Amino acid sequence: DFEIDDFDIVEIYNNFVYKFKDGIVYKRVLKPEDLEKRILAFDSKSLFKNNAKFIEFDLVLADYLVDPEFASNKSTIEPIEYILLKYLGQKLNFKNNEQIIAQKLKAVYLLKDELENELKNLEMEKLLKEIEIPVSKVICDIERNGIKVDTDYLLHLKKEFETNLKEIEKNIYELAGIRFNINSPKQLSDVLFNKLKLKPIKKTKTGYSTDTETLLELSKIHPIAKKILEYRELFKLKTTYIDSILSLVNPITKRIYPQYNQRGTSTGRISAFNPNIQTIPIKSELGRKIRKAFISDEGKIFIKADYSQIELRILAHLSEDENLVYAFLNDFDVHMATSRIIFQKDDINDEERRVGKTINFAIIYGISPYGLSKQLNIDENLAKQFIESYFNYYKGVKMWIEETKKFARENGFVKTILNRRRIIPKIGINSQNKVIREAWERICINTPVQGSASDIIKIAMIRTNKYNIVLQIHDELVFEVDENKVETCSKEIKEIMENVLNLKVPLKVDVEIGKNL
DNA sequence: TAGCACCAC
DNA sequence: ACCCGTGGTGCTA
Repeated sequence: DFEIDDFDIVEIYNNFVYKFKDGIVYKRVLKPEDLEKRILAFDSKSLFKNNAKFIEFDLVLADYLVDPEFASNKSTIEPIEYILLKYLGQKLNFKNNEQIIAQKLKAVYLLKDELENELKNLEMEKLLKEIEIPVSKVICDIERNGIKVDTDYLLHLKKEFETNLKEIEKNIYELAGIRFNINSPKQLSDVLFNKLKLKPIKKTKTGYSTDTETLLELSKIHPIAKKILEYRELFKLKTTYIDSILSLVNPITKRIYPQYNQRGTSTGRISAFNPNIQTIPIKSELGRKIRKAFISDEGKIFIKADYSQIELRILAHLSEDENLVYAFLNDFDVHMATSRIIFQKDDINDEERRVGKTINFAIIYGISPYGLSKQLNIDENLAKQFIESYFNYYKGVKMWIEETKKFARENGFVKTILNRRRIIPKIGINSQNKVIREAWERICINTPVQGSASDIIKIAMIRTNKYNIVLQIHDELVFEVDENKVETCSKEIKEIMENVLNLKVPLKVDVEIGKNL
């Protein structure tokens, strides 16, 4: 028998508690009082899942803050494998659970001081203790909550989609004069460009592209293109959303339990999987039908709270651009404002506003005339003019972009409002190769903006956790609350979210209420 | 497993 | 033809 003391290195698994001390791993049955201690973890989420309350250190998150580039979605490697290799030059020796636990605990023992010092030097200790570890607890709660699915409705939708798909499929075969696998880009391109002799528009590595842009262009010439677009949309929605969600519904609770990866991105955003709840359709009419399948429990109701224009507000804050700051201080329609500058007139129609909106987003992504011209389907020279007009008006934004790139070239990293950082390899940002260099430049610009937005939503998550969060979709939180408390809750949530940080422009949160998403 | 395609913010 | 940022997922070959 042994005690768990404050600041012990601990793991909990299958109702056993493990502790690393003096080179030895101790194991015994978990006791309730173990959960009251302030402990050090390899991965706090696993401990929070086992009801630990106070976690003082998390090796995986500490490593993520020091260098967020390892997004585990990009590799099949587990954090333990990655950390052993990166810091200790070791391979994961044994693969049974107990041995892995032992290696995790030992890694904490060996690396904690080093990483804590590193975080101190980078002024990121607070980010770990006050943001990431608490967020880990919030994520744990969100994953436990899950979200209810109306399976009857979804099954009905599935039938409807399948009927439509069959019909469209038949149509396509008739128009093509042959049966083939529409889901195979290879076979499709053979039908379009050989059999039907349509003109290819662009190439991929392996042949001619059949993407949406191409098919949109081809629909001017041949009716099959439009049918294929319809087929694609329906098929995508059915397989990725309806089928997969149905397969993930817990038959007892009628809920799905999406998981979140706290080190899933290089910017600080959280990613989601099983299913990727952050990509539930919303833009198309059919997509919105799928949203309706997510319902609140009896007696409960959803509160959706999303930050309005958060990334542009952050750009205003970071750049201190006079005109952009002014726009947000006065709650202007900022896409409209940009359109007026681009088109040099007051009266802006919907199409022109769309152009302004695209340009505003393009700035955040690190703009290039080429990219903008493709996005807007306009001449590259015109795109160039638009960008010049933009920067001529938003001079502070232009200056901030230049300064940020310079900072990265000299320091080898960029940072967010909360001092989250992303390493920018000097060899990349200073590369002779224009494509490589400009790609890193775009990352330099996008990361502080996207990353600061994630800083803000993370504070919001921590402060609103008591309201029963069921989803996090980057700049949006969805809560499931008692119907009779909806008014006070939504007021409080909005208040909390709008005041997580005091920026040079106000944060604005839009709140919606509903029985489905 | 890579490549394509496409959903979201 | 080319990357305008961050992801996850389903399909084919």
